[in-house]
Amino acid sequence: MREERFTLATFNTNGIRARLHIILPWLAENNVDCLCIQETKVQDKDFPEEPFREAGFRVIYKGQKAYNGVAVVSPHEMENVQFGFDDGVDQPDDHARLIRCTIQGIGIINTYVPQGRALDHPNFQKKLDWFARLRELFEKHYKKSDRLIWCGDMNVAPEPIDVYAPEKKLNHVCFHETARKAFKECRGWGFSDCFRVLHPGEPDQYTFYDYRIPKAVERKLGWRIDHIMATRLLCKGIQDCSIDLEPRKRQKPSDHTFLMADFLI
DNA sequence: ATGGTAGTAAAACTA
Repeated sequence: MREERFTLATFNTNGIRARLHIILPWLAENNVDCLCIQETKVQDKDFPEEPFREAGFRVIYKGQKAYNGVAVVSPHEMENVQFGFDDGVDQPDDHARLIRCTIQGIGIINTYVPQGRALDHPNFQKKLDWFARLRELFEKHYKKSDRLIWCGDMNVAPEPIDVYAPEKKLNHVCFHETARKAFKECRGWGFSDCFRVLHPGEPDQYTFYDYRIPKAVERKLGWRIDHIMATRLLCKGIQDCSIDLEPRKRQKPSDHTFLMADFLI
């Protein structure tokens, strides 16, 4: 019997056109079945589709001018491609933040969750609402027994261990208890955090380091806000989940990293 | 306690 594997990665590019020099070599070296991308920052008519096609990948995407934007890259056929929540209250940016598809029978949900800006800004309530809408989407379109992966930039550090100096981040939109609670209730539908399944209690494991902090990686001043969540059936077969700092080491570095997971399916 | 950098796209705005 052949051992079936599925490997997935997620990466917030902060401008996909400025990160092709990182993404394309990385794809050539890492045989992923799926790469989920956030913050492409490009409208659809300007999306750099050709470089991916020429490298042997298919790509689906939805973006906005200058902001937001999500994409999925895969060597496989992608089916059931959908954007946004389709819950009657979608705004244009919802379509540029939520992209779904099916790859090899596995449901993929790639999200760029609103950051929130400030606790007293309308965008923070939007962030909380977003997690509630996501849970409704899970309930409406999927079963807990499905092979399902929800990944992306969630803009939430789930626990104190997931951010440096957590005692100073209590009023930060990515660590405030209401944001953590909203995220927790959303993933409570039926998802496990793949990284913590394999690395429980391991400190200083971050997926994001602010550009503006000098030597942030060396000083361990980061956040674990990018996540790969999987339903029970997939989680049972998880082999590996790790953070690849490669994008931080380049000449034009990125503020986020590649987060990868490997499943037996 | 403020600002530090980066991308987009053409002056701020977001993160």
